[in-house]
Amino acid sequence: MSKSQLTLTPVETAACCSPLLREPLSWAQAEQVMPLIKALADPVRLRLVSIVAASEGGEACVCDLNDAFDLSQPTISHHLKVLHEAGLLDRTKRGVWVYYAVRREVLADVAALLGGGA
Amino acid sequence: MSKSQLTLTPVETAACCSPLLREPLSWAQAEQVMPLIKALADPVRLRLVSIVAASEGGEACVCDLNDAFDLSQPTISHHLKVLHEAGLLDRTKRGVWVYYAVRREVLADVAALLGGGA
DNA sequence: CGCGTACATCGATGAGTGTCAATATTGACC
DNA sequence: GGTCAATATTGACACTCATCGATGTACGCG
Repeated sequence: MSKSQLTLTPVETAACCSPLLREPLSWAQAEQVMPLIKALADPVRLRLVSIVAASEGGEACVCDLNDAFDLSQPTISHHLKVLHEAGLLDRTKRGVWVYYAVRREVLADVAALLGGGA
Repeated sequence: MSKSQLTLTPVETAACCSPLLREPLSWAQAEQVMPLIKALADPVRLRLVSIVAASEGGEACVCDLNDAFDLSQPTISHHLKVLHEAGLLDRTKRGVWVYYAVRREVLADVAALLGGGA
């Protein structure tokens, strides 16, 4: 239940310019992107995404991420869960370690929706 | 005090590809964009931006915006204030009416930070 | 001046959420 | 099996925030 709830890709991204700027967003459309934008609307989570994306191989294990913040381990774990459930982060378990990777397509979709072409 | 607190334009947007995806965002950088992303992290506000942008002349008066939602007038006024103070909406008073317009450059900056090139 | 309309501000309230300490789960290793 | 390290989950608390009704301000008009 964490595959992808991104149904905005087919229509929105296909539109030539800027979806959000050309025609009024419906309530349903707005509700659909909210999990993504809300997930990014936190300094810790935004940095988590950035750190993970900029890591070697595009993935990072939780242990490394914990060290990057002055926050407790459960807090980081919670933020990663939010990002994962929003569909922004992929989760892979290797041995005792868990690696997260950024779904760049999803992030690109959000960006396209906001600023699109213009 | 509502000109532009967007100092991420000079450096970030100038970078070739995707700012957030190439190198780890600093805490200061993350804190700087947060007002913008947080402002967009609400279905009502996201739709407000969209409706305003898609309106004739790129602006809309509050009276029109009020009719577009099943919310009280103070609530809409509050959301518009948030968007305005975040720097996303311009505010112009003409007679008794107040018109809001989207600062597309600001929105484009946020989009560029997120999805950038890749 | 007085009245009505358009919009903003204030105060209160209920829902949501970021954070932590404590505890549970999972896997590696001896 | 027992123990330790890496993550996740739980429960609680403080704080933020979306929303409303009531009230305030500003402007146009007769």
